[in-house]
Amino acid sequence: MADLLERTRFDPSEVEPRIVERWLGSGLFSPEPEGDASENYSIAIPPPNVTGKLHMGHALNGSIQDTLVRWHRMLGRRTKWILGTDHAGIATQTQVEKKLIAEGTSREGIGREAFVEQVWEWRRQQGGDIIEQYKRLGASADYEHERFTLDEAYVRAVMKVFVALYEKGYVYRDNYMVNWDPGSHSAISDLEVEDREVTDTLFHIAYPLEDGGGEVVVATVRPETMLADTAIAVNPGDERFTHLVGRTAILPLVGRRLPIIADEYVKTYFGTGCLKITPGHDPNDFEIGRRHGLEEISVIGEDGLMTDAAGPEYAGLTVEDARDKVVAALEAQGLIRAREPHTHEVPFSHRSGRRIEPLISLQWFMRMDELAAPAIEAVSSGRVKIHPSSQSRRYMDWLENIRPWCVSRQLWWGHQLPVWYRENDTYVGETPPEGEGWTRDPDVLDTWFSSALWPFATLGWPEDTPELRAFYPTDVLLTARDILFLWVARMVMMGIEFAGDVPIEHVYVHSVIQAPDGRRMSKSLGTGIDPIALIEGDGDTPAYGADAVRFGLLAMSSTQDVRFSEEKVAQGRALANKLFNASRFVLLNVEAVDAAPRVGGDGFVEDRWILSRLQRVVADSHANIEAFNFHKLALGLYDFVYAELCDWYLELVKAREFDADLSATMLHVLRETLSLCHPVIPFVTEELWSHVPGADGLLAGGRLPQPDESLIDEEAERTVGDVIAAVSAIRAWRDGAGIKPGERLAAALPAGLQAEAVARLARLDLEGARDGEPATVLTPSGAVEIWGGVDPEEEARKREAQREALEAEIARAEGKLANDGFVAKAPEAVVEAERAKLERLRGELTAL
RNA sequence: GGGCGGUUAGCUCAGCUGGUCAGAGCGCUCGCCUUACAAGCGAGAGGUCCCCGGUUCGAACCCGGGACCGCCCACCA
Repeated sequence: MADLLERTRFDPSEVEPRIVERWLGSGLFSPEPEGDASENYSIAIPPPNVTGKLHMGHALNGSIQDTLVRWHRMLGRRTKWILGTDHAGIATQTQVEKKLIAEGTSREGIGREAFVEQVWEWRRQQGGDIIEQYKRLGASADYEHERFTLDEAYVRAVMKVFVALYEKGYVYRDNYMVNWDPGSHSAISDLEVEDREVTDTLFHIAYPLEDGGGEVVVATVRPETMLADTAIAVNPGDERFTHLVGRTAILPLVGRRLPIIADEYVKTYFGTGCLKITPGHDPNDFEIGRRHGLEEISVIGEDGLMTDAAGPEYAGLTVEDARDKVVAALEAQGLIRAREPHTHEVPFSHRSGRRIEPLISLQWFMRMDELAAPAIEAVSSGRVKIHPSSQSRRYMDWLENIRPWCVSRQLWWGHQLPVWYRENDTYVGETPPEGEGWTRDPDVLDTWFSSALWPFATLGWPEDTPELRAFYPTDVLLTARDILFLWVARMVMMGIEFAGDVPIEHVYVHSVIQAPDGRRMSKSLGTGIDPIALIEGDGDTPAYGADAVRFGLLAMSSTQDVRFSEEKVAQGRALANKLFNASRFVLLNVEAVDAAPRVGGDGFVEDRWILSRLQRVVADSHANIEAFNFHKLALGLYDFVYAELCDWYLELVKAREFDADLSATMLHVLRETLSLCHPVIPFVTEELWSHVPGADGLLAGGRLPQPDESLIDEEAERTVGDVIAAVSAIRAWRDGAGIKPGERLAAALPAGLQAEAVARLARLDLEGARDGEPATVLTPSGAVEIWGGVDPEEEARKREAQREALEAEIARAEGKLANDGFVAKAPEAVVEAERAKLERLRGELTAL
């Protein structure tokens, strides 16, 4: 206790690391796999990238999850927060490649086997960082059973799923136009593509007709792809061009004969109305090409350079150089008819930042429609509930328009496809094929393929483990919008198909924290704010502590995106400090009693009041957790601690002797408050808990107060409410009158007010000499008269102003009540409240 | 081109099923070291609740239209 006397501030950097150690040593976060999922509580973390660092998105996501996890653990449920990391194919491979390039070598230079070993080494070095950062945040996850999507057992699960899907005919190989990322040398999915606005030059190029009867002018922003043109298309209803359909144009520079075809896709109002068709390098042209049986020519290779098919003039050039050269050549022949700037959305790789190159390539696909149907049903039937519900429509829309998923990636880091080829044979199996001459497909699976198995593969599937029985399906998934399709929808599909049940009961979609200026928080923009720097302090940033960061993020959180506000974090720090000092006050003054607080009519009214108010915040908190209202939860606790516990209760109580009765109440309120706040601000509450007499063990393993309506005391709330109103009114009057706060003034209080309490908090002397004219201060309980330090003229002026204000309000209320429509149609209670208000105002006017 | 969300105090945001809902934190002003906390305490100023119509006894909240700002989806050369 001695140390508490001297610590007037809560110092998170001293306390928090110490508390983390105690938690980790307790085993509380690693429950035994007993019972079933309906009685237990589990959350699977959205696995962060293994080599990543904790960013603000993780911090918010983690703070919410930990609040829920701690809450349910303190409800007494066996609670597991499944923790682990994702191998994150492209992202991780890119990092290691950068490192190799910095070392003067490359992945091709060292070969696949050595490269993969390098990535594992990288993971060994960096892989622990983010986990340590989660610990620093206070995340009460199951660190003893950390999983990784490339763990041996996890790989087996992935292989089993792939093979099963292949055997069902859902997984197949096909030639298709894919989003080729020249940066990562891999196909990436539509979902990994982001559109950026780009201003290109739209070239109008003349293609002569073969019969010499003129020319066709087409518009394109990518003249270099003309080398792969195999047709020209016009809209069949476009009368300007119907005479051309069926004729033939000659492709400049190449000389290829291009049939002129009609296709509905062509817009008459765009460009020249004539579209060059390049099935090899444009997704739309690819579709048109398939419809019309056109040849598919590839002049751009996977390395982003022009291929031999582009002709000797161009082979080997970059796309940009080829463009310049093509334009120059066309210009020389006088075939450029116009150039105009054209601003449009162009796909870029989310990962490498390079412009996507649509290419035709042989890839593995997964048909999704069969699995989508039950995933749709899961949400429409309510077995999976998405919050807020508006997000479920987006989920539905996506699933209802689902397209095949290209699951192969041309990477080395990931789950290599369990596919082997020998001449024309293909073998797909969990183990390599028998016999000689088989070569394994070098591609790996899209990272999201393995992520989709996360909730059950982490629990030991396909084995029937106690962990699966105890913790699958999980209760809640916390995520930002961006991976609703990428991850959540696929997880629901896979869960239903392979684990026999939906993987999650509730999906809560939370906000994205933007930079303070409203831009995206991102490292590349330089707008990122490091949560760990906020916790531990860094340069200009004070060490706010993990409690403050958690509180701040919860208080900021919402279902819509919000700008980061350091003030909310500061508010969290203030709360932690306030709670620390309030607890010091209690702990340094009470007798160490172990009695229950006295409840009921004969106790002090402020004791009954605080117990009643405590019940309200307990009930509200439970409701806010149920409704995923995390900002209300955090701010509700703040209000209770500040406005009710500290500003009023502790101040009221200071006048009293700290006897056994008071000690019992204070300790009870302290214990309950610490417990209730613990899921949000676990560190300061755990630290204080260790000083509470009779509080055994860790608070993290303790129990939450439960709502109990019977402890609401309306009478005490009214009485203390009147005290608060009166004291506030008197303080305001004092301040306005320029009277020093410390100066005690003689006063007379109306009957029915808790005189001593009011006198104490408002610095009044009920026995003092009453000289001269008193000032009148209006309170809901009646007029308070105060003598001394009063300027009569000033007082008269104020009184007049008050009278006018009152009369105006009375007139308003009277007008309302005189309105027949209001009296007739408004609910009885509303009318009654208006009458009561009028009554009160008239009383106040009379008192004046 | 579709779809969704937003617009409330100087800043960041709460305001549920229309009636003490005009709020919080920060910032600002004034006054206080009132023996838990100066990272504190008390008081205060500050808002045509984006605009225009409508429904209603009553609208920040519901309906229609408009203006800005975001986000998502979509194949426009």
